[in-house]
Amino acid sequence: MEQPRPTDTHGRPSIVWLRDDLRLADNPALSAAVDEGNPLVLLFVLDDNPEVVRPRGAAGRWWLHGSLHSLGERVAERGGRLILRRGDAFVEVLKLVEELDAGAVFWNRRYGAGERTQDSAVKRAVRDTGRVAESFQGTLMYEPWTVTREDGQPYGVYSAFWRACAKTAEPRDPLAEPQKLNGVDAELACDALDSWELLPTAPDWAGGFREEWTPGEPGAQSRLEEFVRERIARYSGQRDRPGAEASSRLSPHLRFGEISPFQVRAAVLASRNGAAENRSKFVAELGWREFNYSLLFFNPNLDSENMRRNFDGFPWNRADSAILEKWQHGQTGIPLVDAGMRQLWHSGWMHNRVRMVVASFLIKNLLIDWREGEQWFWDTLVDADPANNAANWQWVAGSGVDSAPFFRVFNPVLQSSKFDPQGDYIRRWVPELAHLPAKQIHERPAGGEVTLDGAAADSYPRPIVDLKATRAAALAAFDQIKSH
DNA sequence: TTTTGAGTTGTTCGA
DNA sequence: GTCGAACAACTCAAA
Repeated sequence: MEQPRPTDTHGRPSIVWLRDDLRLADNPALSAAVDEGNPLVLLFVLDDNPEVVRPRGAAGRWWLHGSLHSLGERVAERGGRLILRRGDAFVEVLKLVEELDAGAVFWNRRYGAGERTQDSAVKRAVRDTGRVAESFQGTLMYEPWTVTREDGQPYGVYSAFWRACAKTAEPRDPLAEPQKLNGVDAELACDALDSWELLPTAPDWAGGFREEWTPGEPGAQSRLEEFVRERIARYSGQRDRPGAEASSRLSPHLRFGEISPFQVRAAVLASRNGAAENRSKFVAELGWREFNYSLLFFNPNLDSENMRRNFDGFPWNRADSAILEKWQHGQTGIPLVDAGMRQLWHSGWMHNRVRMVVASFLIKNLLIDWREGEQWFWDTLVDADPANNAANWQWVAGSGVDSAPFFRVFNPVLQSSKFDPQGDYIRRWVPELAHLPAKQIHERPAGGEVTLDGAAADSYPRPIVDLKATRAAALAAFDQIKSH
């Protein structure tokens, strides 16, 4: 990677090309540019080419708007320039290099196949003009090619991967945030953020999002501080309780790189709050993100191709849009499933435990192809992430790399009484059932039966499937594709 | 190369 | 209510 430095970068502007790293603190590409001492420009390009980056869903576009808005203010406060452009990122980066006669371009690495192709092409093209192009490690603590088995093959199970990570060099300490940015003094075209139309207008469905989230680096920092201060001490015990507010809610901030895993890890490990088990458990969750990115790196079509190819012959139910829509809109008649789907629709986020339950219900009770669910999550989750979303859906489906999936058919009613025993979560998201006592809230009577619940409960649908029968059907379907 | 132990997150049934 | 066993067979990692 070492290359002779052109001697004439002195005084020439540097470009920091931002992508999934919309932050100033612990941003190695930005720090490298600041250390050069030359004037600089931060550039973000909205590249809609699906060959390069999977186009963001509606929730992701909403977040991106807020994140860029926040970043623009912070950059300006420090004397810097954030330039927004739309188009082919390869073209736009090279164009800006020419406009500025920049001496160097810096960025933090991406790990998707299309992204890597584009980044390599940019690196080559910039270097071909005799300029500096350098990439940095800012998004993952363990880059996929650095954690492999002895024989160079990627790990296929999480625990072995995470053990191997622990044996490599410890992740670095976070880098300080540059207090001053020496922005170039030049006329530069810059798109108006509003012109990208990332926000919903008619209708504006983002009210629940605004209540819940503050996109941008300061919002990320305060979530982390709050988590370390108030939640980490009971993380292990409470993380599976959707009604307990024990999650960090850092996922969208990590997704957009408003905070780095290095920062999160360091803050969590520095905490002396509660037992160490909580901290290692949480850092291991960051490990899942690393593992999922490793899967994506070695399986570029993670969101569309079964990792276990015997699943290609799985007898999915043919797409029944009416049934799928009932799942999407939280009208399945299974209280915990509907609570989760409504939380997702309203706030762009769903508790991890409930994600597994609703996914299992779609795949194993409705026998609908996991890609349908993956796509819905992609569109509606503010943290929709190309590695995490696809890998987790494949995990639930059993088409992913982990083994022994045959018995993993969640019973959503049992999950409900186990993890939301008082029904707090259901009451919050399914108001039709809010008046019911805990004993009756987890399961609704099947159709036709007389209920004692009064009028309010009647607006809530009957279960759209029989859980016992559909479970048996799923196990029979999995039998069909068993490898021999 | 062969062998051995293990594999995020579960459910049901019967005692 | 709680507990242990059964639920299959296979793949993965590492010795």
